[in-house]
Parts: sequence; C-alpha cells; structure tokens
Amino acid sequence: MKKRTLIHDIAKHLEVSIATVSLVLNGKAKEHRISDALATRVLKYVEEVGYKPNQLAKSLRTGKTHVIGLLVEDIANPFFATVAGLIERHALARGYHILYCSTENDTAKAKDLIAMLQDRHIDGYIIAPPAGVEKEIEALLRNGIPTVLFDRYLPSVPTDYIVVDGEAGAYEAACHLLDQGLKHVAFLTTESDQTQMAARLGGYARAMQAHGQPLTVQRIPLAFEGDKEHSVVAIGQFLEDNPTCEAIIFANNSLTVYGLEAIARLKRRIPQDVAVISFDDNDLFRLHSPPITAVAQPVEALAETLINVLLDGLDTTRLTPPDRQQIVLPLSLVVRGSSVR
Amino acid sequence: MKKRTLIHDIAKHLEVSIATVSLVLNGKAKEHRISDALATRVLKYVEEVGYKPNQLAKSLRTGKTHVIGLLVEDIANPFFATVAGLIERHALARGYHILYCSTENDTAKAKDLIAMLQDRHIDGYIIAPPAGVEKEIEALLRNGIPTVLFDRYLPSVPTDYIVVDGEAGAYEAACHLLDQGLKHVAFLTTESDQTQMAARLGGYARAMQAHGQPLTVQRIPLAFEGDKEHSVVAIGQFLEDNPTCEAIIFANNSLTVYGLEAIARLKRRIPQDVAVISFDDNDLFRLHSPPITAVAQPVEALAETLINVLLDGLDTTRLTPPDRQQIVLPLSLVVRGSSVR
DNA sequence: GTGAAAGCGCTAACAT
DNA sequence: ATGTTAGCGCTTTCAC
Repeated sequence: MKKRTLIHDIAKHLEVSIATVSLVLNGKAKEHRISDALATRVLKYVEEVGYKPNQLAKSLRTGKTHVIGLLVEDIANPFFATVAGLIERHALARGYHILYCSTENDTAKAKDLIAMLQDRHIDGYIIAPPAGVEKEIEALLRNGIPTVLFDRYLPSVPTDYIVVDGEAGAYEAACHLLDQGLKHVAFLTTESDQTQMAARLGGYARAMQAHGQPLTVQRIPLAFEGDKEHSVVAIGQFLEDNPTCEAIIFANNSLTVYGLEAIARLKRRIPQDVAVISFDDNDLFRLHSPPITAVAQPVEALAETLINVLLDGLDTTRLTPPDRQQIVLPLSLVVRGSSVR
Repeated sequence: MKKRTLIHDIAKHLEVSIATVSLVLNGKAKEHRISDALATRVLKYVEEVGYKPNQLAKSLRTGKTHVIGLLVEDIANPFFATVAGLIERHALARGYHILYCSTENDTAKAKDLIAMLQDRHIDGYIIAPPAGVEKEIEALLRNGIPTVLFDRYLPSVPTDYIVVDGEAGAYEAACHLLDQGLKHVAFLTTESDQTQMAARLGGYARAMQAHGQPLTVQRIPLAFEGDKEHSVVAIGQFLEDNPTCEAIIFANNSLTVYGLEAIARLKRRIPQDVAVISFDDNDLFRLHSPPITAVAQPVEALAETLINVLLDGLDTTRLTPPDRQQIVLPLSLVVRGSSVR
C-alpha cells in the first residue's frame, strides 16, 4: 500500500507553497501572476511523479464532484443501455463520470435514489422519471442542481427535457397501417400514463379517428424482474380475444419482444395474420423474419443533446442562466416487412 | 437554494456535542456508552429534520466512498448491460453505488479510466479487462483495493476472477454440430487473444480434433463505434470464400448479429445451407427464424458471485484476508433450430 | 508574485 | 458518559 503523493509533498520538494502548486494546477497561475518559469517547473515535477489530486478533497472543498447521476428505467433495457453508452462517451470527453441507477419506473425507488445521490453531491442529473417524483425534481431545481429529464417529462414541473415526438411517431405508424387498408389496428401499451406513453397513445388515437376507425387499446402489465411470462401470456390472451385484429402497434421495445413471442406461440404469421410495428428499434429487428417495422429513436441526437443541455446548466462561468430547454426530437418510421401486406 | 442541515446544527439543537451525534449515527453509541435515551433522542431528531451526512466529507474522512467502479467493454452491449443491471441491484441492496465506464476493450482507455477512478477513491473494482492492463491491476492490488475481474482474466496477475467455462461451452457447441454429421464447422472470432476468446477457440479446436476435422478459424475485425458494416462485409467475404462451410460458431454476441446479417444478405438459409451457434444468448435469438442456438452465460450467477466476492474483499471487519476466488461458472448450450439439420 | 491560514463537513482518538 | 479537537487533502482569500 504505497502512499500517494500529496500536494504538500510537491510543494515541499519544489520549495514553494502549497497554494502556488494548487494555483498552477488549476490554471490560475496567470491571474495570480505566477512566473511562467515556476509554473512550468511545477507542472513538470507533477507530471514526473504522477501526482493526481484527491478528487474527494477537491470535491469537498469546491462542491463540485464532476459526477453526473443517470437515472433510467432499467440499464439492461437496450434503449437505455444505448443511451447510457452514448452519454458516457460525451460525458467522459468533458471530464464527467456517470453514476447510474435503475428506477424500474418505481416511484419510491426513484425517490430513494435521488436522495442518495444528493448526499453524494452529484453535480447534475439526467433522469427518465417515473410518475410521482415531482416534489423531488422540484427540490433539485430549487437547490440549483442542473437536471434534465428525458424520454418522458413531468408536465407540472418546469424543467429542461429532451423527449421525442411520440405523438407524431405513433400517428405515422398507425397511418402506415391504415393506409394499406388495414382496419382493425390495435395499440398495446403499458399500464403507465407517463407523457411518452400518453403521446404514443394519442398519436394512435388521432390516426384511427382520422380514418374513422374505433380504437383497440390494451394495457399489458410489465414486470422488471423475472416474470416476463406474465406479459407474454397477457398479449397471447389479447390475440385470442381479438381474432379480427389485423395489426398491432407495440408501444415500447419490451412489449414488442413479448408480443413477438406471443404471436409465435399462437403460430400467427406476420404480417399476413397480424402486421406489427414496434416503438423503439433494435439491431435484431432488422434480422427478424420478417424484419420488424419500427419507430426508431434518434439515440445519438438524444444523448448528445442531453449532455449538452446538462453541461450548459453546469457551466458556472456563464452570466445569465441558460434558457429552459424543452426539446422534442423527431422520430423516424423504419418500414420493414412486418407491417407491409 | 435552501441550506442543508449539518451535524453541527443537530448537535446545537439537541445541546449535545457533535461527537455524540456522529457516534450515535454511526452505531457506535453502545461502545461509547451513550445512554439509550440520548441515542434515541438524537435519532428521532435526525429523522425529523431529515438530516443526511455529506457523503463527501464522510468519504474524505473515512477513506471509504461506497462506490464500486464497473469497467466493461461496452455498456450498450446486451451482455454487459445485463450484468450491469444485476450487479447494480445487488450493490444497491448493500449500500454501494456504481460508476460505470466502457473501455471499448482499448488498453489506453482502460488505463486512463482506472487512473481516474483511483483519484476518486473508489472502494473496489469489477473489471472486464482489455489486454495489457496487467501493471494497473497489479497496482490496484498492491494498494489493497479489492478488484474482481470477470468474463476474462489476466493469466500473469493473481487476482480474484469470475469467468465461464468457455472451453467446455465451445467444445459442447462444436460437438453438437459434428455429432449431427456436419463436417466443415467454422469458428468466427475476434482479433482478441484474451482468455475468454482463447478458451472458446480452444474448445472448438479440441472438438474438431476429436472428430478428426481440420480447423477453419477466421478472425473478424470488430469496431465499437459506427463501422459495423465492416464486420458484416468481412463475414460475408468469409462465407463466399468458404462455400463448403456447413456450420459456423460465432464467438460472441456481436459477431452473431453481424453474421446473421451477412447470411441474410447472401440469402443463405439457416440451418440448411449453414447451421449457426452463438456464444452469448439474446432475448431475440429465441424469436429468430429459425431460433438461434446459443451458449448461454449464467448472468445472474455471474453478477451475484461478482458482487459477493467483491464485497467480501471490502469487508474490513474480517480477521484473515479472504482467499483468492477464481471461479469458473458452467455455460449451457441452449439448442434451438439454427443448429439442427 | 508568493505564502499562511481558514475552512469544506465529518469521524474518532483523546481528554474529562 | 460526553465534549474537544485534530485532522482527511484540497482551494482560495488575503496579507505580504
């Protein structure tokens, strides 16, 4: 257990004061009129012995941790995992690390998590909030902690957020089916009424109404641990109860996976017996037989915008507070075989 | 920006000393013979005002951050994302948070990452190491920082690790194909010679030799960002160069996805033209047409073992240092349609 | 230009 | 039994 070099050791060795070393290290040499020669000497020695300041001490002193808290529904979900990967890349490039937490869309768990992260004095938050955490988000904002929501937002809380235009995406998806003459188009969604799910449902409803068709909406219970079978069975049941259903729009990627399983078990053919469109794309949808039509999220743009908006809020050098950023990114319908008769 | 309550405020309000509050909060009331009545009074008031100690200050003082660093190849890869999700659940239950980093299997990046995490005084590490980080891992160990490797290990460094029996898994996979009378079985792997890839290759080779068949091994370049096309093309090229190839074992999940794409483009039929087995399973492999046979990783056991071994190392109350844990978990071949003639 | 010193909020050894 | 106090390692103001 070799002892780490401290700033004290550096100062002693160079026979200068601790303050000088610190100032040089933090790029404040110029403004404190420290000679270039000395600054270089310090930098050189620091490099030589590989001195690295203790971030804990630094954070305690400055109040900045350079850590971003990422709260997603489930890090194992391909959509969130992809976003996490992209965010990490951008964050790291700008000197931030990421602490992730999966909320499982559970209000109580999310509240706990936010409380724990606050104790750690995280610099900022990127959150896909479950319902019911308005108070906590407001508290974060009130405390001046930059927070950006994504995927869904909380209508009653004026925060920055980056979401996608699920209404338009679902509308386009439904029209794509209806325009082919399919009539009985069903919308399978979760039990959540969060904004993203409501928007998708709304887009579907608008399309159906525009085409003079009645709605068929079924909510499927979705479990995070283990019990996937339950969801598959529920979708199977729906299929059996609705033999005239010609097409299904699955409101998220998990539902699509369970749905494909249910459809396969019942030996229904896609798209002949039932056409399928998935919200959220997946690498393997392209390779499915038939390939699955998907409403694809602009994950790269989403991740990049998220980190930019957050770091903008974190930028303490700015004079005016940044404007509220409430950004709605466009979705794209990737038409593949599963939705074409 | 409301001011947080400090331990000082608690002490003042209760007219006791800071030390008393701290001791009670850290469960050391008994051993310092603080009266139950006082302890309860402190706890009650702390609860009442919702006081939470500043973890930064606590960490600086105690040297413990209760943060675990998780270094994976790519958090967006389903295998690593799944492991990350499971690890998180266990870690959280035991009071640890997780800082994740994607190494992209890049040596330099991994070194940087380890250095950065060390500055943060992370309590322990769970690492899927790229090649060439022996020095850094040794340094971690020398500094007494619990570190557990997984998925692959570094033969020259005596660490704890949890891996899977890739040799046996690949042997079983190859035999499954050979026993059906398939002869020209190819093994598509990455350019990496890390232990997990070497083991898989070794198992394949042993099976081929046991069946008196020559080896067909092709290494496919694998990119992390963007350039997936390159890998798909390389696999396509392999297929065209080896028209007699009757079966392929893909050495990891990314290769399988690219491989399926390449096979589809060339309109080869699975398993009639070419049988397929994937290392690493995926939810969607079951739903593929035909369903893809996979060598499945015991992800739950892996995650649980990882966290247990790590937290065991973190347990400072133990008298003897824990034994080296070098655990090899069994893999299971999930036979599906893609590998059965 | 440079250095001394006051904390950031907490823990725990030591004193009482 | 409870209180006092010296740090953990760093940043930054202010005096020289």
